[in-house]
Amino acid sequence: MNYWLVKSEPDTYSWDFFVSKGRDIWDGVRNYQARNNLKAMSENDLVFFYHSNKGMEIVGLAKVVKESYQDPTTEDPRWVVVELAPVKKLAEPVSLTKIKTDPNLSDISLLKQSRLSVMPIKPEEFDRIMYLANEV
DNA sequence: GCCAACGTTGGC
DNA sequence: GCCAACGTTGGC
Repeated sequence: MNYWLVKSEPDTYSWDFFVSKGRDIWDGVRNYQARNNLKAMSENDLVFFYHSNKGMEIVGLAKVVKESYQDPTTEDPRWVVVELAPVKKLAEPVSLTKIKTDPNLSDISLLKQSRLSVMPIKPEEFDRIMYLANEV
């Protein structure tokens, strides 16, 4: 079991919209590092859903329901998608500010590589974020 | 709206 | 293969 975090701008694709769809294809990734992370996802891996720009907080938990395959929105064979489904909205969203001030999360990719849109989360970071979200 | 970080492109 | 120019992301 691996853990991940994906970013989305709530003005473009919010958590609530994702929930209303029930399950969706995660497309549009055009960055090699993010693409490699998509390829490394396995079914049932858990994925934090982060709102960038507006909100700037982790709002929900999703899971991988289908592993990576060719991105149907492009002919370019370099790009892939996965399919995700919502698991639950976090009891308490975990803000970027809170993550920044938590010494247990000082090494998280969200802070280290601020522009990456799909990133791995370590098990201990996953547990810590769930704790901060009142999900323990 | 600004700017830092960083990825991509293209000239040499 | 280097690097300047440029575009994009995302926090502030």
